[in-house]
Amino acid sequence: MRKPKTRKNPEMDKPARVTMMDIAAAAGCSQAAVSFVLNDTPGTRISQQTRDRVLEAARALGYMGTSYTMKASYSGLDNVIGFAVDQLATSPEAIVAIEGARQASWNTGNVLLVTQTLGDPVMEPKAIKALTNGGISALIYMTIYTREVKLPSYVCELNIPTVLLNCYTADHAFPAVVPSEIAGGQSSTRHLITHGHHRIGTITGEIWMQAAQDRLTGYRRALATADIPFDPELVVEGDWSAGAGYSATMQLLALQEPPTAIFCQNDRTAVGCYEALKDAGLRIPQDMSVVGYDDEEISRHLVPALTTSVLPHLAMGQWAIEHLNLQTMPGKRYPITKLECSLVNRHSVAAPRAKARHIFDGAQAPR
Amino acid sequence: MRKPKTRKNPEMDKPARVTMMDIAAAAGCSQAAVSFVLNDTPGTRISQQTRDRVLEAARALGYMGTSYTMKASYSGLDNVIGFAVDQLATSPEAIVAIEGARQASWNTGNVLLVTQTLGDPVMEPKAIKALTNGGISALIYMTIYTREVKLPSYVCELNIPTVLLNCYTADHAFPAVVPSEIAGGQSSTRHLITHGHHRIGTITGEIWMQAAQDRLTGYRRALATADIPFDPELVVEGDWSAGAGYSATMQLLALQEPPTAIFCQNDRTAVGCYEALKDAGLRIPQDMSVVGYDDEEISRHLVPALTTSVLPHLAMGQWAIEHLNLQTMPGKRYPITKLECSLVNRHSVAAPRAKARHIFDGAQAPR
DNA sequence: GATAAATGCTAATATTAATTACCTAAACCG
DNA sequence: CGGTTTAGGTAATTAATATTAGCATTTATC
Repeated sequence: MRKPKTRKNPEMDKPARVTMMDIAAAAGCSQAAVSFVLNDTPGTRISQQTRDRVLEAARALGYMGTSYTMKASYSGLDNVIGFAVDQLATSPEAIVAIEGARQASWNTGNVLLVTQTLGDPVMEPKAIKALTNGGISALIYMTIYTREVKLPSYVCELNIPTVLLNCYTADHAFPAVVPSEIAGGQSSTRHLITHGHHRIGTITGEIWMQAAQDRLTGYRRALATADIPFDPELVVEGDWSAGAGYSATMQLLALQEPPTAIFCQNDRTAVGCYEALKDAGLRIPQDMSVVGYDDEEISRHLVPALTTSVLPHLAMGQWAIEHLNLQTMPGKRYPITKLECSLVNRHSVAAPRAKARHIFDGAQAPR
Repeated sequence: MRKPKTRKNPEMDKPARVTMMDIAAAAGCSQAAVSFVLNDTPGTRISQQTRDRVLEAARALGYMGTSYTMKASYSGLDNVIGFAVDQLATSPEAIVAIEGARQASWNTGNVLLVTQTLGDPVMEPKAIKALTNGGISALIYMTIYTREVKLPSYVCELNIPTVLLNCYTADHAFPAVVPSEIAGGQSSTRHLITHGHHRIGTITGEIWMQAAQDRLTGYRRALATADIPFDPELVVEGDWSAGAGYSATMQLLALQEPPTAIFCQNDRTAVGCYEALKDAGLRIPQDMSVVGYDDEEISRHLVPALTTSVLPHLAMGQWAIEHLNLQTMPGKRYPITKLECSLVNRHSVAAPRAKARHIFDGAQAPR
């Protein structure tokens, strides 16, 4: 609409707006059919094939409706960025990521619009649609648990820059950012190793979850790097809960050669671990070092304060905004970006007691 | 669009879509002028008056653009409710209120769209505009601190049902819901009184804040109800922080007749209070009973767990949704609804020690 | 295997919106 | 005071979209 001048030179019309005619030509049907499909006009019969071809063409050509509505939508408004997350209330990470995204977008005068999907197959499309109604210029799609997602087709059809936060698709069709859990598990374990620990237990989360596997992988890598042999006895499967942390710790303490440090793969597990150690009459960190993961609120209030790793959700939110303008080329593939979980050093780690190490060393021989 | 049949019977056209012609007629200008205004077409000259008249008429008539864009937008979509809050990340209350609102709206198939305003005069209008662009059917306007707000004119002009959450306007032009802080302060204090305490200290927040004043008022009312005289010595002004809680507690302990119980007007203050009591060698609740306020995460992790009052943000969120359909009649006035802060009983309150009470009773006489 | 009914679509047409090309009255101006 | 700007529009035109009517096909139906 800016400079169409369609009248003057019929040869020059190419760069004008995309119309239903163009879509019709591309999809091999009539303008009317396009109108039916795009409006979902009730009472008309269009085959799924044609419907798909039209939507496909509309997306490919970047159809944008009448210019009025779009222009008016944007008037006096910078860009609006949509942020869809499956859960908002269950954990603070979503909030932190949103805050990071907000900060980054604020800087460029963009506004963030947030909605929850709850992974509900009925509500999610509605939520996304509500988001796109106002004409968002980009979408961030976040999940609360790190995992692979299958992006619903209506998200792909949006034809706007999209970034995945804390999740990724198998086809790598969108830029994605997740925490570097492997590196996190590795640095947590290395932290213990550099404090002189050689026998380090770990309590995992539910092992089918990506995060649990990755943290365990990091644990093994750190061990391998330090040439400490991996002992399966020292790995106890938990389920992220304090209760599991308690019994897992008891299990580790019952070992013939108990560890001198425990890497709890989340903070709640560490809470249970603290309880168990207290009940066993062991002091932290003198008798047993503990590290957690996630840097939940509670980790600061435990006594002694828990050394743990912060999930980089703030940085992930910022990253997402900053990488929005990487155009989503159809067919292009993006690597998954991983952001570091940095260790925050508090008071739950110390060198193993000389005595304990002595006993341990001595125990080696008789065996 | 559903049943326009504009052709058949020219008399029956009334319920058809609102077009630019209608707006032009209402505004007393041409369709072209309407187009210019609505599109903000550059290079055209329209007086501010005409511009206003057009916008006014467009709003009044509920102009919705070409049907393509809107129909497609709305298809398969129930109502969308906008939720504007000044801050999302600083405290968990906003999240809780959103969760309440989400639950309530989910039930009726509505979708919630959330945005942050940060009270920023530049961004707030943009954020609200982003919200309304998609055609929200109602708005919830929340502040993180309970306070009076002046609703910006663009909110009033939205002409959609609006509810204020945790804030209110002086003119009572919108339904509003806030926590009943007075009742909360009263029941906290009464809780201590029913446990046998007569000499109850309180540590306030920053006293210029509504919440601090109300909680103090509740404290005085509970005292009055129980015929306990108010002693200004027992009221120490804090600032919601743990640090202030610590020194305020010390101040209370230094009193000639120290209290047997302390009502900390928020949980963080109580954290400082716990510290101070520990340092003074006093046990909770045997030597001193403590109640907090807000039911923050930390209150559950303190030892002993803190008896405190939950802010009813979940209920407030639900209330807001449920009271959205109370039409906003121009000129109508709505009372401010207050929702109860219920006390959650944990382990920081006990009866005053017989000995302490004895000393106290004895001390009365000599005075 | 003829007939009816439904499907899938298009041509033609109606409606709506955007744009160009003026027009008019007041303000300006030497 | 006559000419020239210019703000503030309108009418007419054109582009784009929505809708109606119907036309081939295919798919039951008897």
